[in-house]
Amino acid sequence: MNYKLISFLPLFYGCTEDDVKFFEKLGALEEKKYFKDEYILREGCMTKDIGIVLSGSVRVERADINGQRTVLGITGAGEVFAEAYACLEGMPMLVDAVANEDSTVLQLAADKLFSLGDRRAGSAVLKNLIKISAEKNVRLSARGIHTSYKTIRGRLLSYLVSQRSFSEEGDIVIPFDRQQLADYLGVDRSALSKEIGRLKKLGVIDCRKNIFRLYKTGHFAP
Amino acid sequence: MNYKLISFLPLFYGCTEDDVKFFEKLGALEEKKYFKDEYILREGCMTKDIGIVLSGSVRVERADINGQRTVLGITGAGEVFAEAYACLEGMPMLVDAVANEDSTVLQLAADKLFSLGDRRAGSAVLKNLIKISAEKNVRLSARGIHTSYKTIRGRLLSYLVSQRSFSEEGDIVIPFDRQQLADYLGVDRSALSKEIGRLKKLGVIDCRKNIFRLYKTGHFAP
DNA sequence: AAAAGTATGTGGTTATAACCACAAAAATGT
DNA sequence: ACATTTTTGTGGTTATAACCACATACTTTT
Repeated sequence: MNYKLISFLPLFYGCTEDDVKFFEKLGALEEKKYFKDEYILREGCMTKDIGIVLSGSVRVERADINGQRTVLGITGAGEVFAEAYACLEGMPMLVDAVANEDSTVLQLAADKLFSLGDRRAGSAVLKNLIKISAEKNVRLSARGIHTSYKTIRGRLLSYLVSQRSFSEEGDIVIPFDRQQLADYLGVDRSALSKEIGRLKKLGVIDCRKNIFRLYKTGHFAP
Repeated sequence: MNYKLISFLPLFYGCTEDDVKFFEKLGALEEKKYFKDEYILREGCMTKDIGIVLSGSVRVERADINGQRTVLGITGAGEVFAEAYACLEGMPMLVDAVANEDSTVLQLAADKLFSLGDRRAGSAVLKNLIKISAEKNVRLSARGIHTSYKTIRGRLLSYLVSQRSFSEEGDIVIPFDRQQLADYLGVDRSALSKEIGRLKKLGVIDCRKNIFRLYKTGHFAP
């Protein structure tokens, strides 16, 4: 186990290598390898382990009743998945976690973390976990806000406006291709492309690939 | 300040009255009263305070670009709001928090909580906060899953199925009236009523008021 | 018990987005 | 540089939900 690497992860911010070793001694840490497309966690199952991607990436997805799978997110190296389920005893997973490529995952047993005393390393991780969870929360809320608009136009513009703040001035670089953006906004890809075309023609936005620009016309609605 | 009451709140589970007093001494706790419809927090502003409803209730809502307000949730007595924003320095609120009725709110300064050492009371609150945050996370994810269906029927059935597990056997009592359910699912109320009518006629569901029943017909889609 | 207010169901119309199919463009591998 | 695959844009058609208006049922108030 690469203690140094682990001690530099966001979740272990404030921990030394020795702290990480301490967690391992407790049996709270376990490293596992997964092959591409191998299931890590399945919908309906319980987990007490917080997943931390050490290498590769993990896809969080879900199959609907017709077997249609939709990707809810990709967890990259250094990031964390399934932490909400791990922290809630008895809460079954609502999603699947699948290795998006050959990957290494570190599992941190949430129950062990919680039953830890008031050791420094423990509360450091707790604090980090809170921030990570809060971030996910805000991200989920934001998506809910965008998808609360009933039209593709409303959703898209709501999203673009929210992203503008990050890349102040001019270009908005979004982390999605068209299909991913459509999934994120909960709309059909081709319909989204069409709407983007219309908004371009109207002079409300411009875009090339995943780089958008918003022309503030003052009003928003159609 | 009613230390006893506070020590019994979910966020302070594991804390004694003295622990609460300790937090107060640190200047981490403040109690405030708000009149009905008074703003507690506004979209765009920063907060470092976790809000805890002591009495009354707090409405979390949002105004879209046209001024149209939508309620995202009601926080009742004992519950917590704005915790995600409070834990993320520099993150502006995406929503408003408004007193839904005359209310008392306890504010816990997240920065003070985080800069606390490894005192028992501190890590108890941290642990509680993690669970609360994880719960919100799962709830937000669940909503996202339901609204990922494109049709009212899909959304409604996805929601009802997810609620079935809680009230095993027969009746599903949902915590919404029609308008609230429509908002939750992101659809128009009257369209939702219509769809419920259709599903009743098809024998897929039955309902009276907010009590639903699902007849497992094996398939789901139209 | 009547009245006022709120919630719910239903019909009809229209806007909108899903869906399908395909062409064009871009990225990727060899 | 070519072939292959993936991504993106566009047209046309259809299903669906939003929207509006109103009647009915249910609550709450007085």
